[in-house]
Amino acid sequence: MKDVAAEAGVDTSLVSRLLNADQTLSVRPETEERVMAAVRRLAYRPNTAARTLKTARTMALGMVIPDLSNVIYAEIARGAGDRAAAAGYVLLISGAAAEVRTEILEDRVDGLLYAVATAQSVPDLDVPGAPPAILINRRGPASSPSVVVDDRAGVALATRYLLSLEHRRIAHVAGPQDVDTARRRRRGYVDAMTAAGLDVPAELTVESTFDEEGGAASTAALLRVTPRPTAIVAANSNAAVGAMAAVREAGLSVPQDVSVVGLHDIPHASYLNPALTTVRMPLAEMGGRAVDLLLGMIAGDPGGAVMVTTPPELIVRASCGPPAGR
Amino acid sequence: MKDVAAEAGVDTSLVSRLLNADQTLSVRPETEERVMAAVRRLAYRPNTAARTLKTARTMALGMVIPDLSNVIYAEIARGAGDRAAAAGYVLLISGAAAEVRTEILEDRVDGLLYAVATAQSVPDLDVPGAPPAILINRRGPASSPSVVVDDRAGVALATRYLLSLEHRRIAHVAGPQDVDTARRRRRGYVDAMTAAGLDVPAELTVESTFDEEGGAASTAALLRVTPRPTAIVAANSNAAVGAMAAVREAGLSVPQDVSVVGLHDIPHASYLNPALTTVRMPLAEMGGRAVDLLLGMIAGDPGGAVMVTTPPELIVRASCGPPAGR
DNA sequence: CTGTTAGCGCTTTCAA
DNA sequence: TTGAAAGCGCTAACAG
Repeated sequence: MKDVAAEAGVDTSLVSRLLNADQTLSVRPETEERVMAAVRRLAYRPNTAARTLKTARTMALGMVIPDLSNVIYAEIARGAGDRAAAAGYVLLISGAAAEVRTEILEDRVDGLLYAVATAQSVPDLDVPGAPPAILINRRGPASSPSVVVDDRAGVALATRYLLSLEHRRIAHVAGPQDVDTARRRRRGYVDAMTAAGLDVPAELTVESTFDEEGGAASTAALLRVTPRPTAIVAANSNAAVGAMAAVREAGLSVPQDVSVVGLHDIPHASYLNPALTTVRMPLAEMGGRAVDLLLGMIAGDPGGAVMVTTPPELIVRASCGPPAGR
Repeated sequence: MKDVAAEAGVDTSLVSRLLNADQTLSVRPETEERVMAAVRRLAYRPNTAARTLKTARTMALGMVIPDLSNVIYAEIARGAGDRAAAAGYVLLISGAAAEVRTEILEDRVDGLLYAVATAQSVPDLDVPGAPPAILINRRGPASSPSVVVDDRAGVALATRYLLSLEHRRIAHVAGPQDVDTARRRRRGYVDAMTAAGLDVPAELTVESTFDEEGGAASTAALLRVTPRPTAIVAANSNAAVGAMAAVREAGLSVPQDVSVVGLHDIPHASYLNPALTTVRMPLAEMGGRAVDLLLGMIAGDPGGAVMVTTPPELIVRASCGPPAGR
């Protein structure tokens, strides 16, 4: 910047105010032109570290995604990244779970988004000295800041669809019940069943992890129940993929013997065999809203627990049909 | 740091050298103890921006992944992140393709990893003033720094497996041929075919994108060729998923009518119907090697074009069988 | 064994 | 309309 100032024959402070579009400044147009020309000629780019040191703002937001291989985070990150960019921030993603790395991240961002879906320990938000942080797709203790989608409505929608197909023995491959997201999904299942006047026998809900392996294992267990369930609502689509595999493994077929629905419309869904019926959730929007909330907190707002209520959307494909014998 | 120094009754420079484990320093144990106690009591954490400003090193590495929804990048990033952490660096991932954001990233890292698999324009490496950068899973012009795996060997392995099953009319769903990775994969197919003394008719290779949709479209075209191919080697596993869908769409089945192999052992592979036979590539290792190379360049090394030669591994599942009529 | 000092590149208040 | 000056928090060369 010193070079630019010298080249333009002005003081560095003028260059700085020009570059930051300082409103309270009035410059002679020719001076401004001279400075801008120097900036271009020298290909000047401000030093982020110096700016950060001076202003105490990094203009970056961090997002922690322990499970980068789960594609739904790609969509959440896309929504978050776009919103951050619109506000002049960069979104920096860290794939690490390790608390150490999170601490290192903290020093480089003005705020933190935690996308931790599994039962992993919830990070301590509101650590003194650390930047504001919020949970994405998960709620924390009390009213700690968070943004979630309406999981309950999503799973209820899936379940109602199965009910409309005349299924009555509908099972639920539930997510880990120590995670609120999984609990809300389960509640959506129970809601829809009871609203239809049906019992919700305990043996038709099996808790599992959020992955294919968990979905397969719980489904295998479910298929041993008598009378056998005719349909399965999986807590997410990876588990649904596992569920379909388990149905085949048992010598049965989807959807003739067992129908399967998954939550989250993953890219593979329409290419599976059979194509997986899913419920699409507003994931990108959740990412965007999370950034809004975080930006508000950086500005001094208290935060809060947000739910994105954009209605889930049923994507009907081939993995569901009427129950056998109908 | 000033507070810590005051609390311990020493100078800040001593605190700094203690915290950075300065070897040339000898301290009285009791003094060190006093400083460390102060650090703990005040929960002191150094200011990254100030340190960066002073040392001109961020101790961060950036990784640009335009397509975060492609799970293979999760594995590459894991390998890169672990290696970076071992060297005392944080890996910061950006999901953005936009050049603007890349520029912003440049200011925050000591080096950049570009994981751009598709035909998107190759970023300018070696921009004056910008930190060193290398390409991952892709080669650039001339001998610009890059790290790739042995795609040619991977696809050749897949093709040889099909040959060992007695297939002769083996088709290739190729990736975009303006991407070197896709070209090398294609060469692997041609290698294996010619090594077996077979012709490689042009109509049995169809160029497509690296996703499910592309795989499905090219396979549909391939199935219209007469005589129809009995097996397909897909340039990656997402395309293979699309290929299997297209085979079914044509009223045929995998592997009875058409066998399918995919490159990259994605998590879904073993849960597909049928389970997808794949070739596992050393992706995490590629990420790690990329970090090694980049770290070397940061230290002043010239860089170079690296290929990870760890042998690809065939994962046999259910999507391949002998050709019909055998 | 420990302290002094200068300065990294920028922003911002105040003065001219 | 522009410049001077202080200082953000740290490191490193040098002095004591």
